[in-house]
Order: sequence, then C-alpha cells, then structure tokens
Amino acid sequence: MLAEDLLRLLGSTNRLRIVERLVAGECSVKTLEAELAIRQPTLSQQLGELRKAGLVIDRREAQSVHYSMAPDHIEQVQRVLSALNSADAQRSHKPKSETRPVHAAQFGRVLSD
Amino acid sequence: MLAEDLLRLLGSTNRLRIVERLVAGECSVKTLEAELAIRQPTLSQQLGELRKAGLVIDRREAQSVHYSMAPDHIEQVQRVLSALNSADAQRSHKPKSETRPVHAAQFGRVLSD
DNA sequence: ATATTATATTAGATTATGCTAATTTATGGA
DNA sequence: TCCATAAATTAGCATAATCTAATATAATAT
Repeated sequence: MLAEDLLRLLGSTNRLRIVERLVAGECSVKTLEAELAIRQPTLSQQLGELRKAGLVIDRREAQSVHYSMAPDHIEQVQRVLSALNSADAQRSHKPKSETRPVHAAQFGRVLSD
Repeated sequence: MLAEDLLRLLGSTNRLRIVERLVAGECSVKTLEAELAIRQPTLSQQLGELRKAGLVIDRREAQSVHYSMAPDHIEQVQRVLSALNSADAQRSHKPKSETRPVHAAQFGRVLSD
C-alpha cells in the first residue's frame, strides 16, 4: 500500500473514526455500529475499503465478524495518528523490537506512557 | 485545521508531491510546474487548497509567487511524512525548542541526521 | 425447516474531486 | 502604452466518493 493510499484512507471522517477505534482494540461490526453511530451498510463498505487496502483484518466468530488492525500496519498507523498531535511530538516511537501481539489497546498505551 | 483535513489534503498524489517538495524548501509556482510536471491551473488550484487550509503560505516576488510550508504546520507535516516510512520509525523528532526559521530544507536535514 | 441476528452486497442518487481549456489578473520591461 | 510572463480564476466535464434503501448471504437457535 502506498503512503498516499494510507493518507487518503485516513482522510475521511468515518474511516478515521473506525481506525482510531480499531487501534484501541478488536471490535465487532455490531459494536462499531453502536459506538460510532454509523449505519450498517456504510460501516461494512468502509471496513471493506480498509480491508481491501490491507489495513485491517477480519475474523468471523459465530454470527459476528470482528475487525482489528492488520499487524503489518498497526505501527505505521499509530505513528501517523500520534504525529498529528503536536503534544505527542517529542515522544519517540519504540522500534519494532517489541514483537508481541499488538492487537489491543496499543495506541492508548503509547499515549499514556 | 482538523487532523482529518490534513490527512485528506495529503492523500492525493499531486498535493502530496507538492507538499513533499515544499517541505524541502520554498518554491515558485513556475518551478513547481517544471519540477513536478503539473499543469499550471491544476497546480494553482491545489496550491489554493493547501493555502486555504493554512498548510502553506505564499509570497509574491515580482511576477512570480513563491510558496512555502506554513511555519505553524511544518513540524506536524514532517512528523506525519516521516511516520509513513517505517525505516524512520525510531527517529524522534526534535521538540520545538529549535525555533529558528525552518522554511528551507528542513525535511531533508531531518532525514539525513 | 423457519426465524432471528449479523454482515455483506447491490443499486441508485447526490455530491465532491480533479482535471483541461480558456480567460483574466498582476507585474515588470521595452 | 503595449507586450511578455506568471499566476489565478472560471466553466465544464468526467470520474470518484459516500451515503441510503433494499436485498442477499451467513450463522445460529427454536
């Protein structure tokens, strides 16, 4: 995925909110729908865009489908998101030595370090 | 300017190329036109978008108009741009203690530190 | 099997975006 | 003044993006 594509994907309200939520941890479509107040088809379409770009992955569990950030991209996305806040400017991001699973609450932890 | 707006502005090929060039230093429209091979009206329109968002500033000098990154936003943009490259992940960006003019070649310098 | 819940897909309308061509405005020189 | 150069603006078009409503699919429970 090109840098430009990532920027474009994050440059729409709904997708940015979805990604911000997923960076905080895996979430079902149903929960996203409730938390973000985005209608189901819109949500499914935008999740589809993010999935097509490889930015998120999905996992079926019974009736529901759970989305989370793709491991390959979560760090990049975290860097970009925190780069947007100048308050966060002086914090360096840890290099990729920390290779444990980062599917949940990673962004929040970095912010509160 | 909202984070989303910055991401959207950077999420188009021409605007991203323009910003990448301006982060390297001030540039006239004419020079941008030649360097980026973007037609004059397109260039002027996209520069207008960037200017309207406060991301770039312009300065008239004789017949030509010179654009540069807005001081208020250059560091944020640099952070976002370098956040896109994982190779650059571990480099921290200097806090704003360094308050000298940063209108030229700032991004290149950071990359080659 | 049928119904229920969750998600995806399709179709369609509306709006936004990004380009080109043509024109206009601004500046400086002959 | 008249011309040349640089940049901005306008108009128009083609395409992309984004939403809603309706429908289809998937999984589960009764």
